[in-house]
Amino acid sequence: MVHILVMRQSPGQLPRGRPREFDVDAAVERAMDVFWSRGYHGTALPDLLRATKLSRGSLYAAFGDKHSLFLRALDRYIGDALARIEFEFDPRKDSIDGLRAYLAGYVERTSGANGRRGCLLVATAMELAGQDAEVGRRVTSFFKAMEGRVADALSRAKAAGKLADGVEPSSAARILVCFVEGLRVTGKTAPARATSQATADTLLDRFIR
Amino acid sequence: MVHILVMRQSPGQLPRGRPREFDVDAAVERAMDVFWSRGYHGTALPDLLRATKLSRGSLYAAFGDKHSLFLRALDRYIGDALARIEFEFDPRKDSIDGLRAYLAGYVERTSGANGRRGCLLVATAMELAGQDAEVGRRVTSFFKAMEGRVADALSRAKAAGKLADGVEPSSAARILVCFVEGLRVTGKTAPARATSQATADTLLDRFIR
DNA sequence: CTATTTAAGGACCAAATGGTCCATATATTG
DNA sequence: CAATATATGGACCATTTGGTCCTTAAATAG
Repeated sequence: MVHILVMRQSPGQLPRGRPREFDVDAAVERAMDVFWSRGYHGTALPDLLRATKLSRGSLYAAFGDKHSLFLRALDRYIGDALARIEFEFDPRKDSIDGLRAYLAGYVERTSGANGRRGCLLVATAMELAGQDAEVGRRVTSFFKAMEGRVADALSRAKAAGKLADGVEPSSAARILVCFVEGLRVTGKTAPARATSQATADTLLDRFIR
Repeated sequence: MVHILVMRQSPGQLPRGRPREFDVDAAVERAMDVFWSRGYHGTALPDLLRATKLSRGSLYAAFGDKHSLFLRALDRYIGDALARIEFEFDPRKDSIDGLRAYLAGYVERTSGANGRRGCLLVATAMELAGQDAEVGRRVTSFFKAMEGRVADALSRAKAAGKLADGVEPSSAARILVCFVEGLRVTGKTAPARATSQATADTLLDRFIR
């Protein structure tokens, strides 16, 4: 198991020799889709080769091994999720609107066929976080980051007098994070969107004034 | 792939021939532990043989194949969980006490080392529920049963005038189920018990008078 | 154009996978 | 005790696993 350090040349300085023909990011995205629907152990090399349209040689040269490719896919998934959160909780927007958008997004992603598709992060947390330190660190830091953003939004809401009496941003944030991750789990049974949306609304209404 | 129908003789009527030397239920329990910590795809036959102390022949004769054994293990896990819920929500006990016990149990099982151990049902839901119909049915029916029990307890609490204004048992039950399943996910990061307990308390306090 | 450097793709590999089968041991019934 | 029925455990198997390597193709720099 040899790990190859791929250090891309500084921009402007082209690498010598034949340049790579495929788009690395696109390959990572394809791989992410496969891991997403089959899990880490459930994904075999041929699955990845088919999805990325790469040969074994190219895949191993570019990514090292299955585990490294998985980590890249996971990082991409996490990056996308964090970017979305960053957008939803943009401090220039109303914090309650942000919370509503955040919950609505989860409702959308965890109901019907979307729900059945599941979540790479949650699936990975359950499958590997306990045994794989590199995965464990990513999972921990993701939840921490998410909780932080939610807590920030709640703090702003509180400062604006929009929270119900006695609601503390930090513990309410933990509740909301647990709730949305729970949606990802129960979402595997493909619940109706209207039901999930009503449930989320009911929860949020307990926290806002 | 041959499925063998194992129909135990009615008690008193012993089966002919050499009786089984190992305890089937104990073997299922051992297998459950392995699937619990490694997942379905992550568990190899030798892992199961080691844990159950059976030879391949005995294991296949008794259980058919890996998948059938997994289903038995999952059914046992679900049975244990339902029995616990049945106990906690015993209608002869105070419904609020029942809800507190229910949440406290999840807090206990999802914090520290227990949390890192994870949950066979949630892991299975994420790994297989979408692809494996037999698993999917079990997952769906489990969540439905749990939600029902929680809703019943909330209904009794409401009838006793113990719920906060405007709290509807059915949607509050969905919230609590999502919350505890979310705890199972975030529990993979081994959070401190005190924190999780405080979070659960905060949530419940929003629903009771 | 030439030399260099790298990508590409497939042949190849050892190990592990889930699963079958058979010879043997042994507890039961009559 | 004899006959029967079944558990046991290991040998065995085809397939698949993740991973390596080598030949060939091709784009670059000089």
